Amino acid sequence: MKTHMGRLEKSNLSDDVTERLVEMIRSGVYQPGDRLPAIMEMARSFGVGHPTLREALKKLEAIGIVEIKHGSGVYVKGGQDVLLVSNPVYGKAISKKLMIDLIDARIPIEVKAVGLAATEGTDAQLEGLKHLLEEAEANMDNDVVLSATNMSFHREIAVASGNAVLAQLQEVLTNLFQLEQRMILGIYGSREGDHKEHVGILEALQQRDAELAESRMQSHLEGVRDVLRRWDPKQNPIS
Amino acid sequence: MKTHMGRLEKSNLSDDVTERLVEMIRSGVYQPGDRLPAIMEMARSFGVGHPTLREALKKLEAIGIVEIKHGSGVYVKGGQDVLLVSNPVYGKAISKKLMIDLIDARIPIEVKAVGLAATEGTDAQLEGLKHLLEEAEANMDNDVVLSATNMSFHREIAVASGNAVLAQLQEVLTNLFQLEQRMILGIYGSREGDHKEHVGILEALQQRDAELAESRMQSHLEGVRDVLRRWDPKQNPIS
DNA sequence: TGCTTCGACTGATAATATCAATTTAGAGAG
DNA sequence: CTCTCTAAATTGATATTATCAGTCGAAGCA
Repeated sequence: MKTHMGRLEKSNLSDDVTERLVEMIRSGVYQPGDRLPAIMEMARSFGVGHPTLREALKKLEAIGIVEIKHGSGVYVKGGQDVLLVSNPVYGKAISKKLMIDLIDARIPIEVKAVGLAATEGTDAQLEGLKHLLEEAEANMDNDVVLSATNMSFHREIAVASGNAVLAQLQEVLTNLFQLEQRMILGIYGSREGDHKEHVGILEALQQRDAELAESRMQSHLEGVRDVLRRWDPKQNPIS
Repeated sequence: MKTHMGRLEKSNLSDDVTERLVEMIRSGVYQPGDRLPAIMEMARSFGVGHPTLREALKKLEAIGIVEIKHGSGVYVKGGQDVLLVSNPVYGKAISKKLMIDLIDARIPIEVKAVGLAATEGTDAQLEGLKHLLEEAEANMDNDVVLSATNMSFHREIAVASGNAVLAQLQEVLTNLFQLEQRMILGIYGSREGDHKEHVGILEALQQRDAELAESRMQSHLEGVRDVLRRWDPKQNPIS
């Protein structure tokens, strides 16, 4: 075990630098969107070689905290107010069971969130949900926009719940396998049916009826679950 | 945009190598526990310099897929199925509302998980839960061990649910503000009361009664919520 | 047989040089 | 004056070489 000061718990220089950068971002020295000093400059000020500094940055990039742009600079991406981040490099094949597990996990979270949104959501938030549904309706033929809008609808409900943890869980779960979810729902789902259910959920929210909102969200997501169950990975493989 | 074959979607060599290594692990060329070839050897066979290879490995290390041991080698760790991680640069102060939000988010997740565990859990898994409760009972005076054991109890229930997403959500939520949760429950909670409730939950699981398990978990976590509500941040500040 | 030491293997770091991508500044034309 | 284009500066990316640091296994000794 190393006994040098500052190296007590870490086994190498690049991980030390990683930690120091994490602490600087955590403490607010750098904010999301900020550009870090140039790599050579940071290497000098940390007193390490630039390959060591690059290794540290690659670690931070791997978990989404920074973004390294060739010729431009290194930018802070993650924020101090985010509790969870989704793993950018999922290393196993995506199975049907995993997709089912995902929707099974989303159901209790989103049912809870919509019930809270019915009582806690502000009028402005409900108005925002209404705009999203209007946008969805105007883009029934545009798969990309429609899918993104529908995901925003779910996400904004969680925000309207007023529960910070639920909102962030929703954010992370929405981002997981986003393309895959879109593909499956695109093949097997019904856009109009989805939209009608979303409208029904919004109406329950507008009536401030938590039980009705929960019931409708449950039905909606169970419908999504049924769609996912119909996915044939052999016939429509992902990636 | 690069047009070289194999570089179409990636902007640099080290990220290419990262992807190739992930694919080798994903496809089973290397299994958890396997040792990868030496860094210099891999650099030669991938046709890159060794700092480039090291950058790729640092990325994989950052997300738990490999472990790099100085002087020993690089080992596959099995983190390739991690869906989400907690944010290392989270920097906001812990508030009472956040602790309440956290338990409010845990309730639907853990109620769902325990219901699934009642039907899906293996006998061996239920046996493991029983051992945990025995360990908890033997350590009622040891705050650290008791707290860790109780957290493992909750975590293993999520594992017994057979839902990979729920298990990982539980893992992450359990680890969030772990010390803080332990401190508050230590001041305001009842060890014996907690333990009795855990025993009741296990009995419901052993009876394979999903509804009873859910009901008991709900009551248990609402009790935890009540404890958290009694926390006075002014009188017992955290860190 | 168990412990210690040494050598080989492996990872870690730095320096230097060169290449690649982006940004900025200046000049020229309309 | 504004816009476009080009060149230079800045910044990131990679490779090579040399040296240092940690681990592991084998051999030797008690």
